[in-house]
Amino acid sequence: MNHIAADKSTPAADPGALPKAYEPQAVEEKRYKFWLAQGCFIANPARVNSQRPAYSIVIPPPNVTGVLHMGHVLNNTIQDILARKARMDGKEVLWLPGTDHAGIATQAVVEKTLRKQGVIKHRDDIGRDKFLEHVWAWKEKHGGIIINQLKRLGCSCDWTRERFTMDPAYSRCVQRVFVELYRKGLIYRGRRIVNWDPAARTALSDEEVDMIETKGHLWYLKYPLLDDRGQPKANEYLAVATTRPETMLGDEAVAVNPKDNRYTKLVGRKALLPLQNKPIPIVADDFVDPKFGTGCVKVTPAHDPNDYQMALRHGLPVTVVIGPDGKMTREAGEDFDGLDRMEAREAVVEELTEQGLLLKTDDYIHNLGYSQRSHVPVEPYLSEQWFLKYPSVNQAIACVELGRLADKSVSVVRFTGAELSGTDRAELRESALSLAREQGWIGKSFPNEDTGWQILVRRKSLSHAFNNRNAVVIRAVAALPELIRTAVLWRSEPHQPPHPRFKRVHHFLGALELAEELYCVPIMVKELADGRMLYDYKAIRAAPGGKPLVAHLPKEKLGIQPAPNVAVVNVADLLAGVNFPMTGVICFHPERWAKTYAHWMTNLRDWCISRQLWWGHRIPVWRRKYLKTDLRRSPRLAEAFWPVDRISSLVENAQRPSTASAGEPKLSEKQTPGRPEARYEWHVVAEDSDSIEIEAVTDSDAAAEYLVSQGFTQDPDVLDTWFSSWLWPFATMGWPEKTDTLARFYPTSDLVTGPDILFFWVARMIMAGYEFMGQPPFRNVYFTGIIRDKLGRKMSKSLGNSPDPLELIAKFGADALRFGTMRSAPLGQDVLFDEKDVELGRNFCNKLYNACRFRLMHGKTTAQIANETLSEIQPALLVNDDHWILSRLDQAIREIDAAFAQYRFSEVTSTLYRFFWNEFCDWYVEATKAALYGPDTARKNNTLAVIDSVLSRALRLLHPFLPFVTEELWHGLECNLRFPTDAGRETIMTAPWPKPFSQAEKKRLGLDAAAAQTADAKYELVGKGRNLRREFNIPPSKKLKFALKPAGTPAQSDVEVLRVLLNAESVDVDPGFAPPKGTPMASNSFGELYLPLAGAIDIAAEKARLRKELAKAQAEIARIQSKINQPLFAQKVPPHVLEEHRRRLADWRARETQINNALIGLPG
RNA sequence: GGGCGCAUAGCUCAGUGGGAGAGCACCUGCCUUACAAGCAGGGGGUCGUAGGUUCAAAUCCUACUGCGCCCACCA
Repeated sequence: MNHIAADKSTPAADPGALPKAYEPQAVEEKRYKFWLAQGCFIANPARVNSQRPAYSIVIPPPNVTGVLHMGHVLNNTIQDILARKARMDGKEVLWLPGTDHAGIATQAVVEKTLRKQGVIKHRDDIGRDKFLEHVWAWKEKHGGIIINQLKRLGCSCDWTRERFTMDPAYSRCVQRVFVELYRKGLIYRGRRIVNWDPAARTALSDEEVDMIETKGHLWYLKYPLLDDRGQPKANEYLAVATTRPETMLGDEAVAVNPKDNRYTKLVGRKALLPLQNKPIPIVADDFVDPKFGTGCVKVTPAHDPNDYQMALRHGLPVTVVIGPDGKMTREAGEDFDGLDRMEAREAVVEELTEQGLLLKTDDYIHNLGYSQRSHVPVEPYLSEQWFLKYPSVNQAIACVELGRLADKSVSVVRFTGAELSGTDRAELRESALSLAREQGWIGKSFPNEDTGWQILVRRKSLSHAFNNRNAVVIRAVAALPELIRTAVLWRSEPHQPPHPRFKRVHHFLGALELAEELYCVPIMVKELADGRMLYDYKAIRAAPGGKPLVAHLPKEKLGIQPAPNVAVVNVADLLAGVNFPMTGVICFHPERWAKTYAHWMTNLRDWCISRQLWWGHRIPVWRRKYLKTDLRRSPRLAEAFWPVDRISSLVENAQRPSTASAGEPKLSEKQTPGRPEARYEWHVVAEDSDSIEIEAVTDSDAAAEYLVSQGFTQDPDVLDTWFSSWLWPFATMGWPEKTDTLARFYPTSDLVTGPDILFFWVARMIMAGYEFMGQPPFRNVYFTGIIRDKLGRKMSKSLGNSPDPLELIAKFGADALRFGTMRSAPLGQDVLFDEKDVELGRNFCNKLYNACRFRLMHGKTTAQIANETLSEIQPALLVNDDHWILSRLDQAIREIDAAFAQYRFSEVTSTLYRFFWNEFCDWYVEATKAALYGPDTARKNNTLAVIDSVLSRALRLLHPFLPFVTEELWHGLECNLRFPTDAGRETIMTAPWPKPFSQAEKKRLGLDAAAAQTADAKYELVGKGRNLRREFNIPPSKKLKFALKPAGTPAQSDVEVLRVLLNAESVDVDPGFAPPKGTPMASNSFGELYLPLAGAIDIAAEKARLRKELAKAQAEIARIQSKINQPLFAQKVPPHVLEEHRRRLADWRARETQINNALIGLPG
């Protein structure tokens, strides 16, 4: 089709010259270049302040050195669909692309390559700077690959704004954020047991560890008991069980449960640690579960997080026996020093066996942590690391909880306000109490429909409400049972502070209309330990902003449905109306991920953010140790740099050495001499009798330089990659400057990502968004499924089941890949990928192409037809086939809009597929051949106008999914010439999204149900007629004459259409047709269609066929009849259902009669 | 141990209270002048099991079975 638009001077060239099949390769490249040249993807700064609504997405940045896989295809196709749809909706769209430096992954790849090339054995061989040069070179070489692949897929990102997480500006954001959180005391350094990856030799966060069920053993070891003189006692020992015998070399105690009678008398005595021959104490600790193993636990403080905690509790020493490389240390004893931990395990077991200290070995299955990156078992490792206490947690929890409610509605409870008497609060209170007493509400439970819970009301519940609250709150008592019944649950949280009686607190939301004013009623319900739900009226409380949450709401703001008795209000509207901080609503799609999110968010542990790597953002902290004698001797040394009073007081008051810990560090701010803008902050992190250690932090390069010049050294560690990724939505838009881009495009509209990085990325972005922007970073999060192969296995390199998307594009075209993927990716489900899907996409593109080719065969389009208003169509000339397709189009647009609103892309594609292929091509286009090959020119032109209208809309509806072929055909059909400048003239990308027909348009075009039904019946009869032909084995080549005995009076066009669709020589209409006996017949509400056969009729066959049909009709009749005959059916069923059943019954009965008549007509 | 999800045609999945659907696969016949990457016709399902609610259940409730995912410090 590229031939069509290639040369504008010869539009609509001879279609016969077009290739018979769509050839995507040339078109895709040409069209992508065209879009780039036109600047179609650019979020135009000139338009930044225009009136268009903004729409924005930030790409989940792929690994800079990665290559495109099917997960990317799914993810980015969805984003592109959203972006293209938003442009067609008239929005100003920013889709911001970029890449991630991906610390561990990239470093590992480069290190491995260098090792392979023989350049190094280990990265230490060339040193940090040299190694980083290699990584940057690698990045320059491979960094563009995935970006180009995204372009091949058709992604409409604003490439002028491409970002990389190690861009200088981005790095400054990371530093600034670090400093800010450090200053707030949220970032701290601590000595802890962390997850250690011995292969990559770095710490990992908890999220980077995969727990994998692993077969292992449980070894039971004998630790001899020592008597009070320190001598081992014969035959007296403690048995301990362990999965990791090699760690026993670092044991410092044996722990038992203090309530375990078997061992209590031993507490305080000592045991002999075998192999090390070291006496270790026996301690009592609640952690020990007496029922597991032997009830005795060996305590290895340096290599187990629980043991470390026990060591802290009991003041035990810490002996490190496994080093950072996963090999045993000198402390492990000379027999084991230098052995790998796994070798050491065998050696220890062997040695213990020899000494008769191994009691037994059981097979044991347990969960073992593996590094997500290097796939080796992680080692709990005691080390000094940086940690972050997550910021803005409560807001981050609340906004998503609210999001869960956004689609929900709550019924409005209506009261007049006259239920209670009284003019002041005291009187109202009395009235409310006596009403409650009279009604017997106190001490009673009421059901809540949203949760099914029974909620208990007590007198105290009520009186809570009466203190310091306004009269509305008291009046609301009159509505109590109704409010409890209708309120919806929106949030649950643990009771604060923890209380043994109360488990959780549940927040409900009700809506109350009182004296014709609408109120939002938050209700708090406490869940007691025994499971009872206690209504606590104190709940009507002030909102977080201090504003009363119960407030008057203007009704017109709210989407209240005009039902006479039960009004329903959308919860999001309700909350918005009371100034609840709803700026923060995030909706998850599918919604259920909100639960997973909430669970994780309420069980947060501090994030280990330091990594012992070289590729990444260096931690902006510098340290230097000062000898106190030096400082005393040379006050100038201190004075030059530190405020003299502060330092001298530190030196004089010999404080106890202290280490930094969580909490506000006492920071002092200082300017760099001569550079007042270059600031740093410092504090004392460690002090002993001889020296103090100073730690300084800054995000200023100048200050950093100065610190180095003063003998400070920078922390060698880098930050976790996700510590830069979590800033992505605003760091890419110019933060911390107040840029136009931020003002216009933050918060972003949609985020599209996989649920596997919900914790890594999404949750952290939400917290960062609140902390640094005061707003969450996006409104909607769409979670894709995981792409699997057609057997349901995850795609992986080792299985070889991961197809190369670029090969698929080369074979089938990018549009085909997009369409096929989207069609098989339902919301919230994993995608079982099959190349067949792409093939289907290719076939669909071809169908689209050929339908347009068919159109062009019938002459070129003219400027006045196919415009947006359908004014080219003359309603008087429309036949019911035209009405039918226009109705189907209208219906399709409505379905597509609804599916888009719910992010159900697979439904959009199946609707498009059904509409275009089954409805438009299979029925309508075939039916138009009657008119197009007919003699009536006016009708022919009108038919072409309908085709053009439908095609121009179908192309636009398809464009988000099939950008290339639709753009090509848009120009090929010259749709562009008929659309205004900047709205479809240059490109389909900016053409307006088709709207369903208005009532006025429908009326003008004569689109009513009757016309469409006539066409439906006609097509159904065609199907039956074709079936007759098959049943009687009449080859399609044989032209047949059908006879039609119509039920009504069909139009001439209907008869022509019947003839064309039946591939008949003629269809003779004869209301009084008397068929020869045994003439095969098919019938429905359109009429009776006869297939008069000239030759011999197989009467037996026709009889059998009719009997089969009759049986079916009778079965249906019996079924409907039995339903209607149910005694209660007519009473209880809604009228329209009853009507429907009666109509169906009548239809089937008519069919029964027709068939019976035909059977009677048969001889024999 | 806790949480979430899934079970409908041979396969992959739509279908949230009222006549069991789509695509692929399969069978039959067609190179009919847009398209064989196509056209036409057809076969195929007691909707995982057992109860319950309802006039009415694939759909709502309960239990069970099987599969999948996530979280969790029992050595």
